[in-house]
Amino acid sequence: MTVPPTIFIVDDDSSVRRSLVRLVQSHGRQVREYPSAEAFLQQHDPGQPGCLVLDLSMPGLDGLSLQRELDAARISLPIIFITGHGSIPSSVQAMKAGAIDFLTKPVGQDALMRAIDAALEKDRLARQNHAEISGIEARLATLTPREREVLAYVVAGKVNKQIAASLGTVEKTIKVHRSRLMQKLGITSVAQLVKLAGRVGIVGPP
Amino acid sequence: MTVPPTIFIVDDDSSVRRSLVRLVQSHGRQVREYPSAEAFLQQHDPGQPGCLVLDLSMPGLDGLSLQRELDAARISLPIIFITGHGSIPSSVQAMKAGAIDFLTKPVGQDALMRAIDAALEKDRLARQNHAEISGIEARLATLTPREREVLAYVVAGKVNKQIAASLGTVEKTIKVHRSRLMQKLGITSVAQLVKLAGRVGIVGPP
DNA sequence: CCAAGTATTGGCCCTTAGGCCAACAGCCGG
DNA sequence: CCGGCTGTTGGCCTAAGGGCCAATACTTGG
Repeated sequence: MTVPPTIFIVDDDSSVRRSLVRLVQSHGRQVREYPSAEAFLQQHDPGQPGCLVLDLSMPGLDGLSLQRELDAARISLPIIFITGHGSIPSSVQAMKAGAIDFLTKPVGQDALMRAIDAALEKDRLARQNHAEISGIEARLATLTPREREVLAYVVAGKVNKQIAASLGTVEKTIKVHRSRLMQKLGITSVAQLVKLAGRVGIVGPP
Repeated sequence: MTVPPTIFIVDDDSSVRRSLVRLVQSHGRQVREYPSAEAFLQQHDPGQPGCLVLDLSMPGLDGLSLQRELDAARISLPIIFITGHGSIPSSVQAMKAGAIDFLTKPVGQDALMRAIDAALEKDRLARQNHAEISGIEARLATLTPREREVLAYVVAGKVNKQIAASLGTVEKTIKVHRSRLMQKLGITSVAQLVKLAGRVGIVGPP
């Protein structure tokens, strides 16, 4: 990968933080540490790949609340929870909300590193997927409204004549829109168009 | 729905079972009860829609083991765990393995019914999806090997001439295979073909 | 051994898709 | 008010898709 992922460690107990930082660093991972959820939120750059190792109970914003905040902000950083006095309901809530793991102190080194590896892999895939979607959407954004309409009908499997009738125009016009949109999207076949549209959820009218 | 879903309750404690059965029945749901994981496995019909309310700790096969068994048998019945003395690690393991919820006794009636509703909805969607896939695969099974090859190339966006070259034959032959496979699949456009192939994971050679 | 299914090919003809050039109308920001 | 973008349409021509009929060849199960 071009940018090495970073493990973000958020814990209010500085001795726990230090120990976690050392452990993770000893495995050759990039690390950043924060004494509170608020500090993390303030300094975090969503563009940075990595994962979050998060203490469940902290003064101020606690772990589950930070998870909610990140979710609301559509930041999908994978989260590994760590807790000394967690409860089953809180662990279930965390897992339902998509946490990678929920570990209890004392945290086993192997278990934590396995969870981190899984989290980083998930983040990598999510970013790869997101980059792909963004690229497609960027190209879609260059289409005119009419071209997008035609695109939807093509994806729905309509032939030019039918599309023309549905849009109240003639076949020749559809051909031109169709040709332009294919060129703008950089593709040459209907098959590619359908796959591309499927990636961003365009299905089109029946 | 044509077949009403059934709540399968598995718990070794008969008084807990009775109480769960009454609760669920009072909400108008179909119920079946089993005193052990083994009894459930033996009597369960995978075709039956519904969800599982499962006690975590039971003599013999315990809840997590049954979850593994069902997973190995590719039975994707949504599971709601119930426990009196569960641990955080067991709840995390259950959730990681796809459980809908993990409730601790005493189980709140509202919480359980909400979990059941979510589980039934998940099962409904899974069965709907599975039925769709099965239908497509049944139609794909009627294709000859050659027709499947051609299908892959068409989905990849190749034109007849290219496909003919790749398969060492002539364009006319490809046209015939192509026409026949479209007819067998009951579709009329490449767009439909690509969507259908995408549903069952056919991508084809580049 | 024969019939059926599969794979292949040819010819003929029609429909669709798509490229190239040209033209016209409406709308908008500079 | 004008240039540029968008949407529209026409003519002309080539490429690609697809239907219909016919024929050949190979394999395989009964």
